[in-house]
Parts: sequence; structure tokens; C-alpha cells
Amino acid sequence: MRLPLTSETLEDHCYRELRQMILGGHLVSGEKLVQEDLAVRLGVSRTPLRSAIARLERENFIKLTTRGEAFVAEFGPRQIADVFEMRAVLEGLTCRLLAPTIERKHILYLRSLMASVKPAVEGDDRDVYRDADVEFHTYLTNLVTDHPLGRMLESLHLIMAMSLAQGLLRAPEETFGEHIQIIDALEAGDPDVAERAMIDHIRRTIAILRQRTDAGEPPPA
Amino acid sequence: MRLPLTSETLEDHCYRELRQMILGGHLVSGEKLVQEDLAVRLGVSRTPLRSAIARLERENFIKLTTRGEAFVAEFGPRQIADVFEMRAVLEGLTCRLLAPTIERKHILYLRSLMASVKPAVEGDDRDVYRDADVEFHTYLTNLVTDHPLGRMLESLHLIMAMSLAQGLLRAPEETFGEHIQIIDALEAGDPDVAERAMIDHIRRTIAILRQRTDAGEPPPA
DNA sequence: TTCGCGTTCACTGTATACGGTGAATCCTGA
DNA sequence: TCAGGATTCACCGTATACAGTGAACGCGAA
Repeated sequence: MRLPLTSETLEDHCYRELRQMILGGHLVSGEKLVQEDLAVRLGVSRTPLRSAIARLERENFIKLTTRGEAFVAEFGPRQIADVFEMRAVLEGLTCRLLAPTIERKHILYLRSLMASVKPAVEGDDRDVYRDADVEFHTYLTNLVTDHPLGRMLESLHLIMAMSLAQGLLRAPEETFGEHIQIIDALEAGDPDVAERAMIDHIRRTIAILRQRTDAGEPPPA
Repeated sequence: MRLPLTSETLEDHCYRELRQMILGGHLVSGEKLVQEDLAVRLGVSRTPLRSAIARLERENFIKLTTRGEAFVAEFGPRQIADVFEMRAVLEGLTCRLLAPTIERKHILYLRSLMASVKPAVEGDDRDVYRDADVEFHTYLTNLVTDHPLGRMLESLHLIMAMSLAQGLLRAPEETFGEHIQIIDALEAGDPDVAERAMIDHIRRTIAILRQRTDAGEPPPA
């Protein structure tokens, strides 16, 4: 048994490791997760591994059959759109809650973040912009402390990161302006406007995803 | 070891049992959950019990210390309001998704449900009305299948049931009309109106809860 | 009495052993 | 050759054993 060099639990370790394996494509969609194999691969016993799997299942990264077999979930445009649907309203709520009291320094950070990727927008450097996009949403989420909302959004963000790993869904010049609008609304301290701006922002992306679903486009495998 | 009389897993059993113990007040807020004690009390080993605890923790019924000790979460007006905040937007989303395609029979059921409690509203029979209230929201949630939204709302509904166990937060004559409005919007098939009706409905309750929080009213203990 | 320190103990995380069950495989008879 | 049934096997849920770690408690010194 491995000594706990860090104070982190082995379950946490497995959780993050598995997540990374899914994100990094080392575990592909639909692949079966055999507990014993994975356990030796991660150097732990089945006990903490099982906990990690259960957690990932609740976060929709893993599907279980009635008999307990675990498979990596499939992420097509449909599934991503479903998750984004929840993200839209929950991140909208985030903005609503933040607007009245958000501190100036956070506004400044968000502005500087967007300013720093302006060249990427103009040069259409999508990799750079994508990271900023994720950071923008993650940063906002992390500002809501002492509220169960934060934890709920964590797992959804991962799915966002995953979907973006395959490339941006909308052009930077489009979403850039929307981010600015959100920041403006937060700075103005208007909960309704801020909430609406965020919801509309994400729902425009959902529209794209739904188009792909309707077109029957399969996940890029 | 108990034989699996039902196909249900022991973890599921523990989960429901614990939930019920919390709801029923057999486990009170702030009480520590000692794994071994609970295990013998439920007639199982610690293994499935631990899974159940982990699950309840993710659903905010149980808080864990850094060292893994589990305590029953505290549910004051503040915590309930926080959860209701998420319920508002997620159930709003439920209505938005349902509106375009909801079947007539479901509309009819909801109408008959409300009609059946009309006397309770007029007679101010709050116990009867409360059950119908929970049923109204639960029924709608269950209509959304094939979407992660349903599972996400499950745990939140439990907290609603819990808060209502202590009595209604608003007068039936107030919420009754709002329920009707929601049904009307669903029947009309208008996603925006249906979403807004649900959100407003729940947010009015949140306002009440926030008043109690501001007044510093402690949980009834 | 009170503070400090060591010992004990309770309780957790983790490993491992065990029994059961569905699926795959192989054998047998037509 | 092919269908059907028995047997094996792989894998999961659960129980239990073990080791580590704070916290509580008691004891001795100031």
C-alpha cells in the first residue's frame, strides 16, 4: 500500500487520474472499465477506485449498466448540448448572484483576461482563445463560494473543456463581444441583465450543437 | 450477509434508509455519522454504507470534514434558499424543454391534481396541499427523461420535501394560481413563458426564505 | 490547580478475500 | 453442421481485516 505522501486520498487520486484519462483520450467513449485492470494500472486496490467510478458516474462521465459494469460515456453533440443547457441556467444564476457584490478586482481581472486575447481573436488563434474561454467561465464559477452552485458546475465545466478539446464551436469574434457584455452587466451590478447575458451567450452555442444533432453528425470518434 | 431478495443493491438500500432517517428526524442536523455504528444499525457492512454516504454528501445532505468524518448537514433558511435558487432555474429549464412537446394526458393529470386540492386551498388544509405541491414539481421533473436534468433535480427535490416537512412557506391561495399559470403556459407550448412562470414561482418562495435569513431566524432545531 | 506530554482509543481509508451471477465456451446429440 | 444445455470463467458486490492518525484522557511536574 502506498503511503499518503500527500494528504490527498487515493480516491481523489483515482478520480483525477480517470478524468484525465478520459479527457486525454486514453479511455475512449464506450470503452468498458474493468475494475481490477484499472486498479493495477493505477496502482491501487479496487476500493478507492470504485468510489472514484461512482463519483464520475454521478457526473455523467461514466455510464453504469444495471449490473454495475462501467463504460465511458458517449459525448456526441446531443449529450454536450444537454449539459450546456444546464450550464446556461446555472451560470446565468452565477452571474445573477455575483452582480450585486462582485469586487472591482475581479472585474479588472476578467477585463484583462479578455484584453490579453484580443490579438488571438483578430489573428483567429483558436487554441489561445479557447483556453481563455474556459478560464473566463471557470473563474466566474469559482467566485461563488459558500453556495452549492459552485460544486454543481465543476463537473459541467469539465464537459465543456472536453467538448472544446475538439475545437471551438463558435468563432472568437462572436463570443468575444458576448463575454464583454457579461462583464459590463456584472460591473453595472444588474442581476437580471447579467443573468440574461450569460444565458443567451451559452444558448447561442447550444443552437449550433443542436444543428449538428439534427444534421445527424456523429461524434468525431 | 443478507441475500439480495430484491435486485436492489445494498448501497441503494443504505442510501434510501439514510435519506429517510434524515428526513424523518431520526438523524438530526449536525449529528455525526459513525460508519461502524450505522453499519450494524442497518445490518450491512461498512462498504456499501460508505458508498451511500458519499452519494448523500454529493447531494448536500451530509458534510464531510477534511478527515472524512460525516455529519448531517444543517438546513436553515439560508441553505434551503440556496438550493431553491438552483431549483428555480433548473425547473424553469424543465418547463422550457417540456413546453413544445408535452403530451395532453400530462396536462390533464396536472390539472386534475390541482383541481383535486382546490377544496384544500379553500379550507386552508395545508397538509393535503403540501403533498400536492411536492407531487406537482416531482411529476414535471419526471417527465424529462433522457436528460441529465432529471437526476440533478432529484436530490434537490428531497430538500424541498424536507423544508416543507416543517410547514408551507407560502399560502396555498398564492401558489395555487401560479401552478395554474405554469400549466397554462405548458399547454400553450410556449417555452419562454413556461420557463419564466416556473422561475418566478420558485423565486417568490426564495424571497420569503431570504427574509427569514435576514431576520436571523435560526432553524427550528 | 494547571499545563504539558505521552498513551490509548476510536474511527477512518485501504487492501484483500469471498460468494454469486451472467456470459461465453465447449461438448453432445441430432 | 447446428442447436441446446451444462460448465467454466470473468467480474462485480460485499464483508472483513489491517494500518495509520487525530483526539481524548490521564498522569506527572511546576
